[in-house]
Amino acid sequence: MVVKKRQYYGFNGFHMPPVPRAPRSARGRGLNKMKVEDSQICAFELLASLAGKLLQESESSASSNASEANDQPIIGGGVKFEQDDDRPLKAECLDHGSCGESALFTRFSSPNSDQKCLLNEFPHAESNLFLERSSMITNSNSSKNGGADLKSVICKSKSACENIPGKVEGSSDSRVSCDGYVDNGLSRQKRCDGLDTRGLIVDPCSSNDPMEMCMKFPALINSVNNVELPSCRDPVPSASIPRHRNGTKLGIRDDDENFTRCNKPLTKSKAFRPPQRIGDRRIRKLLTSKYWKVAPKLKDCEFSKPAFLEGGAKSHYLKRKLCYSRERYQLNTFYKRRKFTDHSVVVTSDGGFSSESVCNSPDKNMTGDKNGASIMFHANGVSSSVIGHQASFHSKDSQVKFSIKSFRVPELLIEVPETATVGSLKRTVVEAVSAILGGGLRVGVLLHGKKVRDDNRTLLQTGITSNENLDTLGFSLEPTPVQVSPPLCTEDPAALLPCDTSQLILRSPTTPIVDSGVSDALPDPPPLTNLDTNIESNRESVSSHADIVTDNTLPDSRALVAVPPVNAEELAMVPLNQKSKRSELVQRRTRRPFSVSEVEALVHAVEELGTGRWRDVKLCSFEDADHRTYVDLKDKWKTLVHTAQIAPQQRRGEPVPQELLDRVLAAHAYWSQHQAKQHSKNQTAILKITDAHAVRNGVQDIQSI
DNA sequence: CTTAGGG
DNA sequence: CCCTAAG
Repeated sequence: MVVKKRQYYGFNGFHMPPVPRAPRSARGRGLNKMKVEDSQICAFELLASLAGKLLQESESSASSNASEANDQPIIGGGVKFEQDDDRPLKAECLDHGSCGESALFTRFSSPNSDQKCLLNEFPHAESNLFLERSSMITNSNSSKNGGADLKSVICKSKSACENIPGKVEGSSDSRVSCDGYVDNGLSRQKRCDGLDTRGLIVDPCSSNDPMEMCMKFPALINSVNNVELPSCRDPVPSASIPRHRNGTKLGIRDDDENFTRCNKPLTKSKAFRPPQRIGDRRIRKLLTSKYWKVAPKLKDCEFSKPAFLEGGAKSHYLKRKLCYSRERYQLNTFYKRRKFTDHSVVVTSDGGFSSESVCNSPDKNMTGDKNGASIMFHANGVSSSVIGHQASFHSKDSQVKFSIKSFRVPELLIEVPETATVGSLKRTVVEAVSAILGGGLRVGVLLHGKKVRDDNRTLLQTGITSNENLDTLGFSLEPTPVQVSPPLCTEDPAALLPCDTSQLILRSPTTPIVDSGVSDALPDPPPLTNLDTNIESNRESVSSHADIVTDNTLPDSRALVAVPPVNAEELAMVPLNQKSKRSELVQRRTRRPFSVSEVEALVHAVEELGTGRWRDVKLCSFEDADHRTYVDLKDKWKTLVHTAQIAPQQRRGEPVPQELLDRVLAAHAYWSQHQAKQHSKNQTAILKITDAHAVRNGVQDIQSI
């Protein structure tokens, strides 16, 4: 804990290493996808040197077993990395099979940081992957400066292996180096290029571009933050979820739209829809349950905007099934992936996912199959907390500055047959990760521990600009697929804590399958199936998408990574299934009262479509409101009708304009008679209803009709 | 998967 | 909102 503090505070005093600044300006790159070559190289060099030391340390420590992690390299004087090794792994490990987690992000504070908003950008998520028998993969992240005034690179990759009886754990620490820029003192940008040796992260949407992931605030300033990811320390019980140490870099965009864009393509495609709801639900439940317990009130973040806001919502019929809900499609994605994979691969987001579900999934009986090895891939829910932001209140345009301290990535489970090749494993992992981190990331905003759902509200309206609120502001990164998942992050109190860590863990308890450095991105060598080989290869860093992007970096990264072999036995000991039970609990979705605008949209839709066609209503007016299912709409209508029938004094919640209630009654009366038999075709009917409203005698008029 | 209702 | 029976 102490260490942490040091990190936190240390940053302020941190001086950027006198590293030559990259020629390019960081700013320019910001939004563009740029490859960080120069700077990276520098970074890598640094990393390499560090890596060498680290490796030595880690190796030596590795032999000693668990506590390796204690080394905390200090870089740049002020920056330190920590590892948590000692955590109470047992329970966690047993349950989740993952343990250590610590990721550190270096934080750079600029002199001006006080007044600047700190924004962390995590272009890439890093994760540590643990592979059975050995494989620890460490990632090294290197950061670069795109040409920043200050450049510091801190990379530390450390691998620690903890052996727990009956379990195998591998922990690796990855450090991410980041470059911090100070821009005129006003803005800072930090660029982190993470090279994951492990392979994670690919954000289809982000297209590997670190910059893409960056959060952009209007007019704003990005500041570099240090993110510290102390693993395991989560105060929250939910933390029990095993985490592995990883550094995760996440890019966050505040811009919902951007997000949407990324996601949309996927969501819209019909292909993804299929998997179904059942799975969806199930997963959702599982996921939620776990996290929800901790922080029930927090929920998913939703960025989608209700179609009605946009104005015309119709004509979606064609899309229907295709578009349905994002959640769905995402899940679907997972399932699909599963099918596509040679062997079955199951990926779940969120720690809540139980291994059972995965294993037992009807699709495959992989579970007990001896031939199949299962690998658990954990990505902790990504969550972040915002710290040290300051807001200016001056004008409307005032900017609010945010500092994001940490992220957690949701837990993922991946199952693959023992016979799977390394290459396939890599692919699987990548797919799994990309499925979640890729296009499916969503960012949630938490204020006072509660999720801010209304994306349409301004920061000012939401109160995010006030200092007090800023202190309680948090962000969550969640997989889009399951709506529930988001909550995970947010739910978890830990999320708000600065210490959150993100980790991705890949572990295969039973099978010796190994990854040979799970780098698939690499020009990849033929898949290795041999364990021995694998072990050897494990040392290699796993490549991440980033790697793919920047191939040159690989060599360096490899050097950095040291992966202590894990005993096969230990690995074997970990039962995947054990986890499963815990996730039984289902958490309720957070309550999200309908806004007047939503009610209006609903009323309008029902007027046109009638009751009994909730799916159409959903598609028509709430297609983009993923959190509103047709069932929700139906229920809301039910309550609206009730509300309209009771005395205003008895109504609760945000008052619904009487005008709308009148329309509700009118539509309800109308459709009750017509049973929506004639459906929307009766434009006339609609018109009549509408007219009736206008008259204000709605119900009666309609009835008279 | 959707609907329709009860809880 | 959740859960579920029906379709």
